[in-house]
Amino acid sequence: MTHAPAPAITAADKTFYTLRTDIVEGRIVAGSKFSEAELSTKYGVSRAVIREAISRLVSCHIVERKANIGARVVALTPEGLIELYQVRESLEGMAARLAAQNMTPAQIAELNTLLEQHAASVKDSQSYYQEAGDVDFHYRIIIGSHNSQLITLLTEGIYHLVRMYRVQLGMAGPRVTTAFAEHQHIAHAIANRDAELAEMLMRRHITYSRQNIEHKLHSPSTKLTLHNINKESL
Amino acid sequence: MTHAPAPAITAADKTFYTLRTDIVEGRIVAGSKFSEAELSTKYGVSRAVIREAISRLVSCHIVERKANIGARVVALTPEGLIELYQVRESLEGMAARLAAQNMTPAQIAELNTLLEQHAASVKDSQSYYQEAGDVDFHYRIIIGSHNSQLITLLTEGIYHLVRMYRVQLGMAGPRVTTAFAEHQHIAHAIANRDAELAEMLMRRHITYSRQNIEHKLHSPSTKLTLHNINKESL
DNA sequence: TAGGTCTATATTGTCGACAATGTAATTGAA
DNA sequence: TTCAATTACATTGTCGACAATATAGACCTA
Repeated sequence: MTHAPAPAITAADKTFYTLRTDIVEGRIVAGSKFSEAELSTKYGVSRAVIREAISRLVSCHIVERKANIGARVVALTPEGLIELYQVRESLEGMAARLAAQNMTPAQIAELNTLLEQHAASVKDSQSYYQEAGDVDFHYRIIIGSHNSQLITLLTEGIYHLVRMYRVQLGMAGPRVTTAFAEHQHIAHAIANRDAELAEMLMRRHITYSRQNIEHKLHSPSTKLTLHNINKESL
Repeated sequence: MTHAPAPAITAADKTFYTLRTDIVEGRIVAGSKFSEAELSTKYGVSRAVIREAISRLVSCHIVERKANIGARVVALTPEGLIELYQVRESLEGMAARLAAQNMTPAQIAELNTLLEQHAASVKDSQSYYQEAGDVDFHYRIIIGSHNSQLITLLTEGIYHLVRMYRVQLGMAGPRVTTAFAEHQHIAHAIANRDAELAEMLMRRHITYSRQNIEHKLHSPSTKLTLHNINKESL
C-alpha cells in the first residue's frame, strides 16, 4: 500500500535516475544540449541506454527532443513556472479532495503525527521546515488520494519540475511558519472528511506558494540568475 | 499558434501512432501481452523501434511494463475509469478557467462558430454530435488555456485513454442534446471572461459525463464485455 | 505423489556498427 | 565581397547479434 518508489533495476533505470537528479540539482545546466555520444562515455553505458533514459526524461517534461536534431534540458522561464503551478494547483487540489474522502484512519493519524513533529521543529529552529517537510506533507496527501493516475502524474512528473525550479532559484525563503499553519488547516479539513474545504485550502496554499516563488523570481538577483542560465542555451 | 499534432517523422513515431490507435480502437485487446519480437515482425521494423514505441506508450499510461518481464496493454476497469475522470475533471476545469482568461477574441469567435454548426447538426440528425463534435469542443478550450503543460497532459495523455474507454464500451449513448446545452453554457462563461464560472461548469459537465459512462459500465451487457476482456489478460 | 532443484527455452536488456539526416565549412560564380 | 551550391563532418535513427534474466518443464528425491 505504501507506493514504493520503484527501485532501479536495469542500467537504463539507473541512468535515468542519475540524469534526473543531476538536472534537477542543477549539475547539468538548464537549457544545455544533450549529446548522446558524450553522455554515453560520461556515464559508461551504451547509446541505447542513454536514448532510453532520455526518452523517459522527455516524458517527464524535463527534457525536450526534436527528431534528427537532438535533446536539450528544458529552460527555466517565468512563464513555465506559472504554467507548472497552475497544473499543480489543479491536481493537488483534487488530491486533497480525494484524500478527504479516501484516506484511511491510519493515514490520517500518520499525517497528524507528521505535523506534530513539524510543530516542534518550527519552534526550535526555523530552518528545518524548508524542503523535506513540505514535500513530505504534500506527498502523503497525494498518496492518500488513492488515485493512481493522480499519484503518477504528480510524483513522477510535476514534482521533479517543481523541485528543479526551487533548487535552481535557491528557495530557502521565509514562508516557513505561515505555510505550516496552512498545512494544519488542510489536515484538519481532511480529518473532518470535508472534501470541499480541503480542496479549496490546498488550492489557496499552492497559490500563495506560487506568489512567493514568483516574487523571488522578479527580485533583481534571481532574475539575473535565470537570465544567465538561458543565455547558455543557444 | 494552432498546436499542430506533430507529424510522424521517424519510424518509431509512425509505429507509436499506429500502435496507439490500434490499442485505442480495440484492435489490440486490452490487457493483452506485448511481445517485442512478435510486434517487430508484424510491423516490419526492428526491435529497437518497437521498444521506443512501447516506451512512449508507457508514458501515456496506455501500456504497463515490468523490467525483464514485458509490457502489456492496460486493463479497462471501473476503478480506472473513475480515476481517469477525476483527473480529467481537475485538469479540464483548470483549462476552462484559463481559457476564460487567455483565449483570444478570435478563438472565442471560432468556438461560437463551432457551436452554431453543432446546433444545426443536433436539430437535423441526432447522430452527429457524438464523438468528433464533443472532442472538438473540449480540444479548443484546452488549447485556449494557453498553458503548454496542461495542453500536453490532456491531448497526448488523458484524452487517448478516455477515448479508449469510450470506444471499447461502445459509447454512442444519449446525452447528445443535454451535453450540447452544457457546452453552450461553458462557451458563454468564457465569452464573458468569467473564469470562476467556466471552471465550475466544466467540472460539472465532466462529472455528468462520467456518471453517464459509469451507468453504461454497470449495465449488464457492458459489464459482461469488460469481464470478458479482462479474462484474456492472463 | 509432492516438493524442490536444475536445465532448457523464450523474452527482455545491452551493445557496437551502419544508414539517414542535419550542420557547418569550402568552393565557385556573379 | 556576397551569395549559392556542394562537399565533408557530426549527430541521430535503425539494425542485427549477444548477454542477462525470467519462465516452464524435466528430473530427482523423500
